[in-house]
Amino acid sequence: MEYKDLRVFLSVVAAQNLNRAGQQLHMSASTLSRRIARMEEEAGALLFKRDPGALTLTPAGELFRQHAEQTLAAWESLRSAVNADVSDMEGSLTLYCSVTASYSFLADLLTRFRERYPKVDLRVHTGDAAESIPRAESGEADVVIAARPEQLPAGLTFRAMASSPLLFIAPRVTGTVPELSRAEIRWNQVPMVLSESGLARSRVDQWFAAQGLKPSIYAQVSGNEAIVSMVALGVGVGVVPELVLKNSPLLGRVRVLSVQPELEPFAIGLCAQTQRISDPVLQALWQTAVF
Amino acid sequence: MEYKDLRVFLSVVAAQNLNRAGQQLHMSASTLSRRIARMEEEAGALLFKRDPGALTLTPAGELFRQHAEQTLAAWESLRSAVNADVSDMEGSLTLYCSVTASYSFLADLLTRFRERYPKVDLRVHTGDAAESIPRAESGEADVVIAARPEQLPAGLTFRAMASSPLLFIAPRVTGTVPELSRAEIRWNQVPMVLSESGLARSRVDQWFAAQGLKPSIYAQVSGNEAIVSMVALGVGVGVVPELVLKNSPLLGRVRVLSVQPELEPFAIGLCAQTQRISDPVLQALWQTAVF
DNA sequence: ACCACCATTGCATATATTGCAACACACACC
DNA sequence: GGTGTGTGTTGCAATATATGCAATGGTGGT
Repeated sequence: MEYKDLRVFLSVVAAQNLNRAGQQLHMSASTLSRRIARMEEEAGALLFKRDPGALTLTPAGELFRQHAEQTLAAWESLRSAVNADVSDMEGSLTLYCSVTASYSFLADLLTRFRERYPKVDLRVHTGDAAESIPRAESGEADVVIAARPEQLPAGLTFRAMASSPLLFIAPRVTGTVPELSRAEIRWNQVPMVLSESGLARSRVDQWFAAQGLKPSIYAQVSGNEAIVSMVALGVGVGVVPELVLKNSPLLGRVRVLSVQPELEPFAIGLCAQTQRISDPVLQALWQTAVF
Repeated sequence: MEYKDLRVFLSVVAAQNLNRAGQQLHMSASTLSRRIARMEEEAGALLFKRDPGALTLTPAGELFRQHAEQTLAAWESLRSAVNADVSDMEGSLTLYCSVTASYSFLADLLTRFRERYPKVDLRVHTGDAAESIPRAESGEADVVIAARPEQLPAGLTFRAMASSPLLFIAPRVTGTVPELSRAEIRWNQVPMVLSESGLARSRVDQWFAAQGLKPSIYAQVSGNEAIVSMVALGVGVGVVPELVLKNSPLLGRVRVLSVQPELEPFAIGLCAQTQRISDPVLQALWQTAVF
């Protein structure tokens, strides 16, 4: 039994559903299923009733919930006490991330960080994902949430938190992009909507180059969210991380194309200047992200 | 942070020394060192002062100790409550193990089992290690602590708890076995003291056979402890599990020979009839051994 | 100065965890 | 009834993690 299990358990209790809980936790449902099975074996009793439609707690599960809450509270309290001298740090921390990353990671991260270090002055900036790494490099931001670039610039350190596949998306309404109706798609004939720059763009360029093709670019835009919008309008095919798609209100208006070979997934995580990691405030955030 | 870490921590606190703690826990000192390092990182503070001679708790470590004790107590309490209907089981359990295994494993196992299921009538028999598997097979014992045989008899299930190397031992006083003084030992000239039967015996027979040699047997005895005694007397070379040697009062009278190839280590664990494992009392012991 | 003991760390290996995909089941809707 | 979508579970291969061994550096004792 580990503390992460306790958090997982509480998330599942709240979500009453493995898939929803899995999305919040960035884990697959199968992982959750097996973690719960293991907890039940260790506890010696079933914790959930598998009613169709919702997971509800058994009496034993209710006791376990109390145990989990108390133990985690005690643990947080211990951490605070032990780091008392640190927990009233009064530094400031400037964090930059894309709008989309803010939906998936920021809330979680900042909530825990705020609990632990309430006096740190947090400054959060959101913007284009492509800006993340440069802002870390220049020092404009102390830390950024970003996808790991293929070549991490010297002097920067990266710590993964999750990964997200890079997907080809097309308008859900068929026919607006005629080339897609062919059995063998001629990719150099497909109008593409791509970022002007950034990791996703270079991965796409590599993908085309590997097949000896040149993409036919219909539009170059800034920001993954704009790509989803334009694809939903029917002008062409775009490439975005799954993370962006999942959070987009236009999710229903596009469909995912399965292509071969698949693009390498994004690794999402924290990135900061190596020399600054020893800074107590940054250390604190680093720890918060890991445990 | 996992619950096993908490137990490890408390053991180290009690032992004030990684090697001693490691022997009790059947783990290497390096493992303990790294586990503690990880705990300290997660807690955000050093838990032990590395004074030469003894590991002592820092103030943070003292707080952590309280947290560990409380959490483990709460966990045991939860397990008891959840298994309330089971915890006043009134069955009986007959356990057989070798004298040596009783030193290393039995105390630990029975202490925890007794805490959890105080009403179970425990009957413990100790004797020759070679008897263990037959007693499980015949049903004379519900469960045995034994080394895993090469061919586990059908109908028996084994669960590993630890492993112990199989060692060649000779009298510490050199000269009593002349052959050992030669640069290249002619093993068929070495007087051996071996078990009459059992796993250790068959492993030794295999070892000789693999080199096309026949052992020169000085004495066949029953019980590993007797082997240590006879070797200490100077009559020849014996083969015993490290576990036996570590617990022997004659440890100082013998020395370990390094031989090539090494004998395959013993896997020590619980063994019972597969069909009986569903028995609640046996289930309970099984769980106790694992977590 | 040497030896014994201790904690720590690099490295190769063994173990455990994870995600994917396939499955089995239940329910709702046509 | 069939079919479609949702659920939780499980086999399997890839990966991440933990472990033991052996070597290192440091500290006392003799």
